[in-house]
Order: sequence, then structure tokens, then C-alpha cells
Amino acid sequence: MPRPPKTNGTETRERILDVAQELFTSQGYDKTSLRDIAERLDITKAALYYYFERKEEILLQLHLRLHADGAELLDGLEAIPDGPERVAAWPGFIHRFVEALTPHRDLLLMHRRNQGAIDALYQDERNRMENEELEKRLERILASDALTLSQRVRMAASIGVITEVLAESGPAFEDVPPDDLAAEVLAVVDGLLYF
Amino acid sequence: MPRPPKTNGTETRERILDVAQELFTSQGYDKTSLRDIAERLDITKAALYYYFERKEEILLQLHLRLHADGAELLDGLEAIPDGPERVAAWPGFIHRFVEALTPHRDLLLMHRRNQGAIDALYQDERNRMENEELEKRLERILASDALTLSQRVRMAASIGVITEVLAESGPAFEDVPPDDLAAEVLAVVDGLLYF
DNA sequence: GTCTATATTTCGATAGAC
DNA sequence: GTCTATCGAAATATAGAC
Repeated sequence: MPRPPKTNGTETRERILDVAQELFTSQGYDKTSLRDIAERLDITKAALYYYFERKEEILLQLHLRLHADGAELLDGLEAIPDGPERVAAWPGFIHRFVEALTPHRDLLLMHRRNQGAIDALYQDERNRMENEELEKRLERILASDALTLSQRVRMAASIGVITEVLAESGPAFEDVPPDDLAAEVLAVVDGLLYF
Repeated sequence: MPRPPKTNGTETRERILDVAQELFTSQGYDKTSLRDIAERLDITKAALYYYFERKEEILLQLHLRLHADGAELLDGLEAIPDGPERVAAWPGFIHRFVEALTPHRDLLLMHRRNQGAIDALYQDERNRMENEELEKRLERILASDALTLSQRVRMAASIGVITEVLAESGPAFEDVPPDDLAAEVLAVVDGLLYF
């Protein structure tokens, strides 16, 4: 009871991130100025710097909201030896992928629409980014010569189905409950993954 | 024989577009300055303005290289009444889509990596863009309530497979002859489209 | 056609008051 | 925590000579 219910502080920070996510998705990171974000919140540009050191850090925080889950999944996948074992593990990976992404469709869309800007984050010395980008790691898995072309294509295809339906074409499926959509996606992907 | 073989003029223009496509793909449209493009060609920024009125026009021309084919395909699709007939026509549409895109995988990748900047082209009054964006038209087709959810998802999924394998994961399939890749993609998509 | 300036604008970022 | 004011660094675009 001693703490006042005025939970401002972190609250404003979240509002900034929410508005930024929306604008980064609709206009792109580069075409969204700090002025755009500030005006939407009825504050000034300078106030943003109380919460974030740089513009890049706003994007970084949004990126991290999604990154942890994906990194964990890829860690598991890379622990399996390249070849038939990894192919066998793929459907399980895909299921967990869909499960993890379904609640974050909008974030995934923001991520994809600004993949270039996120690339740049990783190359900027000022951000401590331990790991490599997930897209690059996935690309290496798909480039394996221990797999048949059909296997590689079907693995990539399953990723394509998920990102297209869950994120890219998201607006076309706004009327659909997320769990129904996820179920349909899984049905399609399972049909794909009979190697 | 009167015309000198020095075919410069349109040649430089093409070289600009080629370099721009490469840089827009790897760094993104916004992070690629006219200085970047000019330096690669060993000319100056100002020289670019002899060939293009604005930076946006370089992107526009690259966009148009791909747009015409896609627009024609979508015209045909929209001419078919929404509902079962359109579902029946979808596989044919997809086949022609793959056929048209396979020779232009790199352009498609540039397009996707800069979809936001291309969006902005359509909203800029200075460019005369007659039609609507293809992505928006496709979105409306997929949002139809004359189709079952399964049909809508499978249609979107087929688009996702194509764009992922042919463009987004393109680097992972650099070792594969384009026609082989297209054949694999079609096999996967055909398996998807049994409604 | 290509160059050397330079104009113009926009943006990220900082300083310092309140 | 939010403001006003401003700096400095790009980048796009223009003017005009060659």
C-alpha cells in the first residue's frame, strides 16, 4: 500500500514502444522520425531521449521481444547433426515455431518489414549483440549439402507458409481467431513435411 | 554505319539501375545514398540527375520491371468471380506466377526488402501510379468471405512458399539451377492446393 | 554527359532550464 | 520527466560551367 498507484515511468516507455512498433510497421523504420513518434504521444522529441539513448535502441528493444524465443528454438535445431536427423526433427521445430509466433504476429510483421534496419543494428558497434542474426543461421541450415534438394525446399517452404499467413498476409486474416489460424497453418505445413 | 557504335546513353542508365538494384537489396533503399551509387560507377552524384529526376524514380523504374507481369496476372484473377471459380483458377495462376518470377528472383528480393519504400512511391503525388499496389489487391482476394478459411490459408500459403524459396531464402539456393528450383516449388505448391 | 560548387531540408542528438 | 533551443551531420536536389 505504500507505493502510489501512479505507475508512470515504465508506462510511458511501453507506450513509446507500442507507437514505434505501429509506425515502423506501416511506414518503415527509416521513414519514421522521432518527431513522428513524439507527436503521436503528445510529447517532444527530446523527451524520448529520457527513455532511449538512441533511435536504434527503440528498434532494438522491439527486436529483442521476439528474438529470445527464436534463438532458443534455433539453438535446439543446431544441436542436432546436419542430415537425416535434423530433417526428422524439423516438424517438431516448426510446431514450436508456430506456437511461439502466434501471439506475436504483429511483431513478426514489424520485424520483416524492417529486416534491413535490424541487420544494421547487428553491425553497429554500440549495440552489444552477442549472437548472429537468426535469418543468417537459418539460411545456413537450408544451404546444407547433407540434405536433398526436395528436403531443403520443403523446409524453406514451411517457413514461408508461416511467415506469409501469420505475418505478411496478416491483415487479410484479421477476422480469424489466432488459434484457428495457427491450426490451419499447422495442417498445411504438416502436409508439406512428408519427406 | 553512320551511327557510332558508342551506344552510351541508355547504357549508363542501365548500369545505374543495375547498381541501384544491388545496393537497394543489400543495404536497403533508405540507407543507400546517391553518393553510394555514384561512387560505384565512378561518376558524381550530380550526373545521376541527368538520367533520373529524383532518387525515387530509380526505385520506381526497378519496381516497374516486375510490376507489369504481376499486374496482368492479377487482372486475370480478378476477372473471375469470387468464390469456387476463383479457387479453381488459383493453381493455374500460381503456375504462371512461378514461371514469370523465376527469371527475376533477384528483382523480387529487392522488391520485398524495400516494400515500405515502394509503398511510399504510391503515396507520392509526383509519381503517376495508375493502379493500386499488387499486395493490396492480393490481400483483398485473400480476405474474401466467399471462401472457406482452409481455402484462403492455402492460397496465401502458396504465395508464401514461392516468395520464401525463390526470393527470401534465395541465397541458400544459389547452388541450384533456377529451373530445378522452380520445379521443386511447383511440386510443393501443387501438393498444397488440393482443396 | 559530366563536373564543381552550393542551396535546402530533414533528422538525430545534446545542452540546459524548469 | 518534459520542455525550448540549437548543433552538426547527413542527404536530396539545383545552378551553372565545361
